[in-house]
Amino acid sequence: MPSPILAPRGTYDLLPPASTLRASLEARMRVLAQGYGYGEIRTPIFEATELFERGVGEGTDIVEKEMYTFVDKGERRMTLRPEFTAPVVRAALEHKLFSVGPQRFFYIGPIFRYERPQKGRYRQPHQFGVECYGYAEPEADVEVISLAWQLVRSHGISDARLQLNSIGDAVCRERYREALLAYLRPLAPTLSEDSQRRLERNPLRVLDSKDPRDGEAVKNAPHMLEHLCDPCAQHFSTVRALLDALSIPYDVNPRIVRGLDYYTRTVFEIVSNSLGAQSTVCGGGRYDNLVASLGGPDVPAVGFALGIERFEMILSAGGAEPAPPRRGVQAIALGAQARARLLLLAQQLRERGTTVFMDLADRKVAAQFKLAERNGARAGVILGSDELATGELVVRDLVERSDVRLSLDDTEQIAAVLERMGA
RNA sequence: GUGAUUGUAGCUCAGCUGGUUAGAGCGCCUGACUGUGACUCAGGAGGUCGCCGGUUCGAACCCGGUCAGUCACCCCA
Repeated sequence: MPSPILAPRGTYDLLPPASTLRASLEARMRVLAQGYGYGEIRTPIFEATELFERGVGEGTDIVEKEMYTFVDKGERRMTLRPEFTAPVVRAALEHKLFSVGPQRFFYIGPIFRYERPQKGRYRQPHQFGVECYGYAEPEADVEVISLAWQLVRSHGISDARLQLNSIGDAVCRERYREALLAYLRPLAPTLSEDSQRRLERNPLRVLDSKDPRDGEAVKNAPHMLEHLCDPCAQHFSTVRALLDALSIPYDVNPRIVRGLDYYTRTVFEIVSNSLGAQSTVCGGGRYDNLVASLGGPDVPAVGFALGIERFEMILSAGGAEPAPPRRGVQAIALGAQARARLLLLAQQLRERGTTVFMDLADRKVAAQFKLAERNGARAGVILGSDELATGELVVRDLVERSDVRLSLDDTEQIAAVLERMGA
């Protein structure tokens, strides 16, 4: 007895009608990004492992324990992409796009991370994100943030907040790190085990610890914002002023740090309460050193990544989606002869863009009406021996429950009547 | 990687302190109704109780392992 094969752990099948909702969400994301002048980029789902080691950072959890890595038949180390930014930079460098000026890209697709699944966390999640290259100006930060915020707003999501912070550049962050360490080291014995471990590796992480034992130490810790160098502080205050000018509400949250090594200056998250332990639906920020660290020119960049599954979770938490409108026509044939004739009509209607559902088994009318219900059809066209004899066909409005008889050969009129019904 | 919890029909779930033929509701199929879908009635199909092993005269139920779901930690979208 062979055991049944299931979808791999942490993955899932997207079936109708959920797949339809997903497709239309993605379509709205495309329209939005294009409206900001961003062009879609599609990169391979696997890349040289080294790209992520260098791009994301060797010390990060992603690289240390979450990558799906394999050796291909040519002995190359390959990794299923755990994020999009490094591949996008790689592609832009490979095609020398940075030598022709600023670049704006958006992407939609799956990423892969080997993690234990839980609410809002999968091994093959999907992300929508944008990347803006070539502008160090704070306007670029705000452009990217407002794009993300518009996506949230346009879906009527009220339970979402924008959190903003600056983690400085290489210079002032290092200074802050020293100050933070000087403050935390004496308190080390009072910290949670996790935070004691974080202390030397990445002390900024202690700040967003969830362990109540760290609360006291974190509360009085020095803030990054007080240690920003002048250019970074200036950048941050301009970002804030521009957000205010655009009426985009935000909270400054000095505790948000991002998980990837490449961030500089502005970092932000959009959070929601309907995501369980994962509160972040969208995370992003500036990464001015990434392009250079991957061997490219000195190109500043800002971007974000948004979790599509998490976004859908927020949408469904906001209330049940309205039932989709009834659409299309159920072609109901009684007998093989009628079915053959209806096939022709179905084809003609489909050529005009009408959705036509058709049962192909020899079922009774009643059963075929049930199928029409299940398909959400707006109208039915019925053809049996009577109609074949008289050359007429019954067009039924499935909502009004009213019938009209029309000439079977007058496709124009049939189409017109169906259109009037909204089919 | 760690911990908790769950796994019986397509779906939601019953199944007494282990006892022999595993149930319900909904859904599905057929018929009552040569050809009109939300009702009614009568039938029917569908399960090796996640999988493997152990204990026992006997296991859906107890024990071990394993796979998967869910939730949390770590971390992140």
